[in-house]
Amino acid sequence: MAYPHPLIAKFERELTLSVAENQAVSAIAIRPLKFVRNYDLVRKGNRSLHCVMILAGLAGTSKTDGSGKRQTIAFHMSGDMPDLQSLHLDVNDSDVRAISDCTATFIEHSTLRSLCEQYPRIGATLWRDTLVHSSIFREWVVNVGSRPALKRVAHLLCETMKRAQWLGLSDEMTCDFPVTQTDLSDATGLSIVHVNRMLQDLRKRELISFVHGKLTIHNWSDLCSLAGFEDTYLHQPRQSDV
Amino acid sequence: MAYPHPLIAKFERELTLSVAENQAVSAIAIRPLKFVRNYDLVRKGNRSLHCVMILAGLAGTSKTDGSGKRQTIAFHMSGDMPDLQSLHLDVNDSDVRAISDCTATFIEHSTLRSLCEQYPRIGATLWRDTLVHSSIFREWVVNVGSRPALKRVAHLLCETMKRAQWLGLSDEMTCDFPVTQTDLSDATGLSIVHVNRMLQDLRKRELISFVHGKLTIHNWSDLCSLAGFEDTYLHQPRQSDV
DNA sequence: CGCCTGCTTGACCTCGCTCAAGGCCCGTGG
DNA sequence: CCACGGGCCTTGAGCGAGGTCAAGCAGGCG
Repeated sequence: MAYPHPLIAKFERELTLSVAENQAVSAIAIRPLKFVRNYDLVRKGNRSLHCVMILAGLAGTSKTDGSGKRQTIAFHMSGDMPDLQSLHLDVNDSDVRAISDCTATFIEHSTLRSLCEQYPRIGATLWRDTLVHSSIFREWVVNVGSRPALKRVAHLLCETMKRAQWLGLSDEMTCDFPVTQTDLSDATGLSIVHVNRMLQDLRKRELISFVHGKLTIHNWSDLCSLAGFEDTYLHQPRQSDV
Repeated sequence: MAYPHPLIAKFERELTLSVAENQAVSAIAIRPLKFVRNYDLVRKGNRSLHCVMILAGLAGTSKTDGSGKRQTIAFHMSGDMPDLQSLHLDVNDSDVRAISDCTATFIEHSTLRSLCEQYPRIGATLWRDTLVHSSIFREWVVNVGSRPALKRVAHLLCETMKRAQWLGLSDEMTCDFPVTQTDLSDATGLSIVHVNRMLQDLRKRELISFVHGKLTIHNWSDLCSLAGFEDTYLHQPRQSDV
């Protein structure tokens, strides 16, 4: 593989692996697979025998109601494991869909389970990972439940940038965010038309640029205060803690 | 204690404990404490050294923005552990508040951690518990993000009843739900006035009664189909699986 | 070239919010 | 005992944020 082992990279963001842990994780074979946009990596109602790990591109967890209206619940960037919960929940409660063309890999439940048993620190790190995502869901409830449209869009962009930075996927205040306005509409619970107007508003205020799936934030602190964005819920260790 | 050990009850809903596991859990002393309505059991920004377990009454996880607007993110009934995530997340990202007068107990992180280490099945069960709550958060994003007011309220009531039943806190289709309309407003992202009108609507349709914190659902299947409620996201094992 | 997808704009409408007031119940104090 | 006050629920009236509908435009691709 050209790139370093993605699981090692994931764990090393949180802790320093022992030699034994490193070996055990490295032994997990990663077969990158390509998926076209809109492909369903995980389907609601199915039972999984493996977890997905995103290696490149953007994926999203969503649910669709009877009328076809889709609500996106989370975005997943490279390094994320969108359905890690399937390790302990028998049936999938949401879909995971490739929002852009994606590269991903599947890791067997059995592999992850024995890793957790043998190396408790790794188990704790994976548990923690699901808890961080849980915290992000909580913030999304707040976002769609109580913020007006402009703040709602702004908040989503702040979160995206902060997560991309944390994962080493940003260049200063620019990162990939290959979503259409329809995707943003699904994620914010706003209509497409209104998302469009909110983005224009943010551009007019010279807070962001957003073209061809590239997001740039021109004035981080102003955007944060507009959005009411505070990053504690992302639970990213401070630099000093690492 | 008059009642059976609440942790034993919690675990036994998911699995059959071995003698050793049972002894280890039983050894954990439960000191019930009383809290008046509106008391903050957990405060955002603090670091916890213990987890809360609700023994009686209703609690809620919520976040409050600068302007004082509160968004409730979850309700917790007796047997729930609202801040189990604090076991692996250093700083609290939300408040946990007594919504009615409550009885609760605190369990030291260290106690839970050593339990998880020594008895992996217990660790897995606790992990699973956090994942089920995570799934409920996902559904709440859908609820506040994409359901119109009437469905939104109806869905919340369906969820409440189903969870109460699962926890053995219901009598047929009646259960305690000691919330004010203001609390429902915080949970649904609707105004108090509109919650009031939606409740009246549901009562007029003879789907529910809801007085003095007692909820009765008169027509379960009609309320479910009105709400678009499907219970898979609650991940309650089928009777046959138990 | 023509089509399809995604972005943009304008006009209109509605669901749910805000503001305001009144009623009921209960706890507290005179 | 009654008076008062404070939650909480209820109702009405008006308004506005955001949805819906409709149309045009631009870019990419077969």
